[in-house]
Amino acid sequence: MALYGERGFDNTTVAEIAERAGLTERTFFRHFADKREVLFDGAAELQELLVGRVADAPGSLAPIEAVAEALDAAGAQFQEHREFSRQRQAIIGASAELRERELIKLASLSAALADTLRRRGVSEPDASLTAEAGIAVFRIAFERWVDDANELALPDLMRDSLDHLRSVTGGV
Amino acid sequence: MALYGERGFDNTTVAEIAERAGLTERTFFRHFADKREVLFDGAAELQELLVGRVADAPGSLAPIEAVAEALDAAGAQFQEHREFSRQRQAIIGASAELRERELIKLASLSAALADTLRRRGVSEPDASLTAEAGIAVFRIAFERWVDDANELALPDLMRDSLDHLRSVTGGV
DNA sequence: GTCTATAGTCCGATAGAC
DNA sequence: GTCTATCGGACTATAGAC
Repeated sequence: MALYGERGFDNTTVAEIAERAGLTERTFFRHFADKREVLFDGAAELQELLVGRVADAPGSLAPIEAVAEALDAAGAQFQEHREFSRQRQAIIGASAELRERELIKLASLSAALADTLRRRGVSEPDASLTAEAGIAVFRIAFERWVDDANELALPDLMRDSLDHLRSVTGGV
Repeated sequence: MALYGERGFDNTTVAEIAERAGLTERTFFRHFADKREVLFDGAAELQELLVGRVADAPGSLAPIEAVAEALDAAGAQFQEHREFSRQRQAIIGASAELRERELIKLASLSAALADTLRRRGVSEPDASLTAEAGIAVFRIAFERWVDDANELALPDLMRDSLDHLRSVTGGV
């Protein structure tokens, strides 16, 4: 992250990363499938957290409420590492390749959520749509959280964004 | 598309594509930024269609209704090229790299829609959330359309998916 | 069109941890 | 004795500079 931050993603070579880490280029590629992947190490943990929360939510909760609860927990996690998140997001935002990688991580998250919802008995297309809605809320709230001058906490922004989504899609 | 379909995206070299097209490798890269881009040539037209429809929709329509109207028009376009869409989607689905590229095209579409909505006077975060909701509906409907054994028309699937999104997010 | 840097793969060898 | 991490060299393809 230091190197990507200093000189930009494109202008950093894997050889340089390996050198600073005291490894060889080949070892880097043993750990990370490609040059981008090193920035998305935490993705699995986030997915576990979200999926676990949705799976463990009381059966009485509506699917979107279970997802909202999970987003709240994830928001609280991120909230503790605001400066780190900002730096990381600045690096990702500056590179089209990195934005692509981020999107596919979020898509995989959405697929995992949809799967969990189906296990809770939600049928298609509702499971996928609920998951996509949840990820959209996550994305927008996260954007507001890192971009903004405002100092609202991420969990609050998650709840607010979901409320706005409800309002713009219009009622049942 | 023929080569990617025959041997897969990874096993096709740009040299082979250029040869079959009667060009040199360098000429390929003059037209397409990278090996993936050649499959996303129509993205700009789709974006124009959607943005144009939303911009021209009667001011009386709610934002989500303007988007729904645009999705309907886009659905009708695709409906005429179902077999082509199926083949293309099979190729994209088989490659992680191509899925990444598809996602960033959809994200750019979402950003363009949000921008158009803001010009209609919709404020944030509503503009972005409405756009994201529209793209989610598009994605899910498209998936159902190409995957399914069912022979529903894409515009119908678009409307149905939006109805389901409304129902899962719950009313205002 | 030519030239070149860099990403990423394949083969194999070595060495420490448990 | 198996597992896993490191390293080396040679190689191909993508993609950028000019």
